[in-house]
Amino acid sequence: MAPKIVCVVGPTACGKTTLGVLLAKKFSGEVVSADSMQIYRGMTIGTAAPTEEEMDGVPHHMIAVSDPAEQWSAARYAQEAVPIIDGILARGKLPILVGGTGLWIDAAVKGHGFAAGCAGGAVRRELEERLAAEGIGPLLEELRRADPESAERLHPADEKRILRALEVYRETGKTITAHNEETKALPPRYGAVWIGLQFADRADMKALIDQRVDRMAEAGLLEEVRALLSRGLPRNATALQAIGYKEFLGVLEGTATEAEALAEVKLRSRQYAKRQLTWLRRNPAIHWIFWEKDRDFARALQVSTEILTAAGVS
RNA sequence: GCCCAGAUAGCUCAGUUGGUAGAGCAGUGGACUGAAAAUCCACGUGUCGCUGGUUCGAUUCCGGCUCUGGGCA
Repeated sequence: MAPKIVCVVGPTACGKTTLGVLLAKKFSGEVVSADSMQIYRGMTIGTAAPTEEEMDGVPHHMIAVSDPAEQWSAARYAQEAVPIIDGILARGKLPILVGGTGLWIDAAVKGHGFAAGCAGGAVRRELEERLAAEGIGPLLEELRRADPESAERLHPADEKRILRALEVYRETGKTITAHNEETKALPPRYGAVWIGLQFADRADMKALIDQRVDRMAEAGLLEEVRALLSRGLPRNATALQAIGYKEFLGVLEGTATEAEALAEVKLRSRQYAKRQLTWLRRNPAIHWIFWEKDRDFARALQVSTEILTAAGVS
């Protein structure tokens, strides 16, 4: 029987952080963040990472553990998070995964590993050069010969995944299709109880996102971006793909006003939330808690406590 | 008050030499197995400002009106 853990998921600004802490206190747990941007140091305002006060004495892992210049991936996340989760279990505590990066959570919870071999190395660089020189056509043809199923499945415009499929084949001699099939059949690493948070009415979500973005600006997001850059963060760093950061970068460079950036951040956050929901909706294991207008954490705690108890978490 | 230019999808606009219209953005849905706050896909009927006229037929041409810019007084 896979060890029991809890996953608190949902789109941005839906209260995952708060509920995670409440559950941790109630069930003697520790929070493991699954957030591709909170992983970086110096990005607390724009990623809405929990403050000491919000953590309320509950141990938090995988937040602000990396230099922003570093490149992370779902694979690396799983590699580092799994031992931490196992450590929490070994201490007799309940691991609570809290985060909005769906792929990262799945990477830790499900049994599937990513394909062996190097990712983003010499092979990838060569493929990228060919893409720039020849376009996607010949690469897609090459994939069709090696792994016809992937070539069929992938949209011709999805260059990122076409390259990855070719990379896996070149690195391992096995198709990504075969790898995925094998890995899907593996049992999950943990017996996760999924709690999902979302607003019943999307207009309420929008209002809260807008409000939160305004607060980020007031709290000094612009200064945070400036500080990141002054520490020599390269412009193409993954950290600068974060919503809020890439837009405020434009303010510093004079290509956008703060008002424009603010509007853009709100828009991107909304679109991001929608994508998160699309990802989560296909997970039938999630127990959804819907917010009516305001976020009622007392009720959410009660409902999720019932869910956890019924699932045998104690 | 006069002159000019606009008024077309939620927004910005294109277009129809007269046969009732289409892009981008937004929005909605979907995908996602080593960049995932990333990346990719699908979905477009709206009194063509109002009102007369010409016409077989007007959103398109003509007149009047309303509104919005700009200019002149």
